[in-house]
Amino acid sequence: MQPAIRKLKILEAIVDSYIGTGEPVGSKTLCDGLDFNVSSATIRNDMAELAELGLLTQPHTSSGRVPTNLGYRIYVDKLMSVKPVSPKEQGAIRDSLLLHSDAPEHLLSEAAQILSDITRYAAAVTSPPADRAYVKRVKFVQTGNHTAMAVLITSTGMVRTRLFRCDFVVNDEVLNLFDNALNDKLQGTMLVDVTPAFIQSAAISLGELSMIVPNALIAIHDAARDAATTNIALEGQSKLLFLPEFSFESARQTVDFLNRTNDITRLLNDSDEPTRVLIGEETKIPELSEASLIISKYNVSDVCSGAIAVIGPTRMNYSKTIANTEYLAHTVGTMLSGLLNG
Amino acid sequence: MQPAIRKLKILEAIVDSYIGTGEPVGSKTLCDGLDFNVSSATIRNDMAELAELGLLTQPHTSSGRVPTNLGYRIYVDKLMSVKPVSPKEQGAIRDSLLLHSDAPEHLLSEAAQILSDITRYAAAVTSPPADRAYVKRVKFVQTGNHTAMAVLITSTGMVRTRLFRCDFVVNDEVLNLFDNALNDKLQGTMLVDVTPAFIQSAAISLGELSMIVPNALIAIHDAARDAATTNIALEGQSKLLFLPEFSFESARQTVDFLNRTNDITRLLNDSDEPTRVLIGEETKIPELSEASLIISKYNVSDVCSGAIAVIGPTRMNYSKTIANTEYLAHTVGTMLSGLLNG
DNA sequence: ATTAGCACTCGATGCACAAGAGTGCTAATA
DNA sequence: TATTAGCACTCTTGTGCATCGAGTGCTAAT
Repeated sequence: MQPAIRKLKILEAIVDSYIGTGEPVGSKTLCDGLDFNVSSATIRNDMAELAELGLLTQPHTSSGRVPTNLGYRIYVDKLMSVKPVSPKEQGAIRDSLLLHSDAPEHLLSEAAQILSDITRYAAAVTSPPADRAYVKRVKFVQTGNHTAMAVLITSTGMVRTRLFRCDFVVNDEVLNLFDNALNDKLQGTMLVDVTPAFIQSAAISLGELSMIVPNALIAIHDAARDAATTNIALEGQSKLLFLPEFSFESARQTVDFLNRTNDITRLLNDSDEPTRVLIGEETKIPELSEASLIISKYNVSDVCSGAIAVIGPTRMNYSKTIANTEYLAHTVGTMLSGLLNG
Repeated sequence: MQPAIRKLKILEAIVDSYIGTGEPVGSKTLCDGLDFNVSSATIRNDMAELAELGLLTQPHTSSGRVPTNLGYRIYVDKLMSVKPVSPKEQGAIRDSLLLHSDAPEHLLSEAAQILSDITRYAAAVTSPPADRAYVKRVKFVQTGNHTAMAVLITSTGMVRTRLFRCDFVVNDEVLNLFDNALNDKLQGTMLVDVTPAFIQSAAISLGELSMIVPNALIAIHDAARDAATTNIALEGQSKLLFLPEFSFESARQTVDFLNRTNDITRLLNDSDEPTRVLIGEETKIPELSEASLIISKYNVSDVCSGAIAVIGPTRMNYSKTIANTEYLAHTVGTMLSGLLNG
């Protein structure tokens, strides 16, 4: 066998072994596990070279080798093979998702739950961004003598509701009046344009009507803001605390970062690449320097939308996790497409 | 001073000091901090007696004393004084809550957020149980060509919505027909009675109509189940990971337990006592044996409803935390009463 | 290019020892 | 009887030191 090829095989074997056991792997152990016959001395020489290239390190001088993040990178890009999710697992995933396929939000949080359960790491799913969405329809529903619900339906098929309170006794007549007047103003308006200022100007042009139910305007504004905000569903954070590969410090830093909704959302929506694998410092986030992320984008009606991601340790089962994440992204995309446009 | 009284003062001083510093407190240190003059030897004798009574222990033979959970119990029940929340803080809390006082769910999750922020521990809030609630009204709102939203309004003023999909093109006429027929069946039915079997029988009695939109019935069922389920809002779990008083093991056990929604909900709704303080094993939950809970019930319209709680270490600032929790319970109760019955 | 052999490194483990904090006990005292 | 001073005792923490063993790097032979 070519020495160059052997070195790669050795790197692969080291990563595989280390991912499995968590123990630094030495030349002798490796020698036994390989399917070609070379002595441990040869392997030592090769490992020394791989270390020189920055693909391996030693925790200390007299211990086995451990992949560096660069080593993982080569492994992920060139060496490992992603084997598809088994049909049986595929079926289980689809079934679980179908049980929650009424509203997009439920589907997404269920997806995060499933992904976390099968990978045993933490999972996150972002909702599709709504920056191109506009107001399709606004409705009002009476819910009590003094309370009503604003319903906002977006062009993307999302529905947001908000309760509000009136100072006078609500009746369908007033709500209908308001409904008609407001739809004239709002239909077709981009969600991001439904600002307090916009609401203010709408109120003025509604004249007397707007004085009756100022809270309705606030409710609409809140609903629009809510619809325009990218949500994130997070599951299984506490699983990270039980992984032996995380030190206490890394685990809590990671969990703490995951709880910063804005930051993690931004990270996931950063790029439109179908699948990204970020290893350790590649995340550019100090708190995640011991963690790896697999981020897959899902497409709704062939347009790249939200992201579905797994957060785990750098010593992660990349092959299996990538397969699972990609499968879920694909399935969620398909289901959402049906849900929103059907 | 009476020796008996002095012993209690000493216990109080030890708890205060230990809560503040986290260091076991020795006779000498304590001697300086006391406002009455006795020698360290006397204090040693008293401490020995308190230890005999099971109120203090030593981490090891030659270190200072630390309160046992029983010691904390005496401290909480007899010694400490709960000083009310300052008017300034009260104002800040009310203002934050008012910003989210549209729907009960928002109010409750905001309350959890606030409580976690001011105590710097984890906080949880359960929604009022709905076991006595019945269906007040069901409505349907068209949201798309093939989609509609079921709206369920309960006797307690809660509103739940659920999207569903129809195989034919939706129009107001069908929805209205369905609406009228279904309200006849459902109005006044207890939420807990809206079972699949009940829905089934309703479907049959609706005849042909029910065949048109079977998904609507499922949506109603889901909405009712959702309304009947006690929700819990959880905030600041990851703060527990950074507390020096928790070992890694205790912290992750605690966080893991908090993520078991059913278990933590049951614990909070276990009793109707206005304020409970559970210290360590008093929770009867092994995973929480290093943690303490402050649980205050809030009343909606003078009826005991949900609970609002703080989860922290046994070495907790009980006085301040109890004050904060009780104030939030009171305020949330008042606001919710206005929201649901007004 | 590969291998056998060997000296070397370094963490882990166990042990001894000193320092320091804090106790428990005894005997004296108010 | 309650309090106190004094002192021996205990136990943790930290340090130094020798040993062990896994695994390496290097050299010389194949």
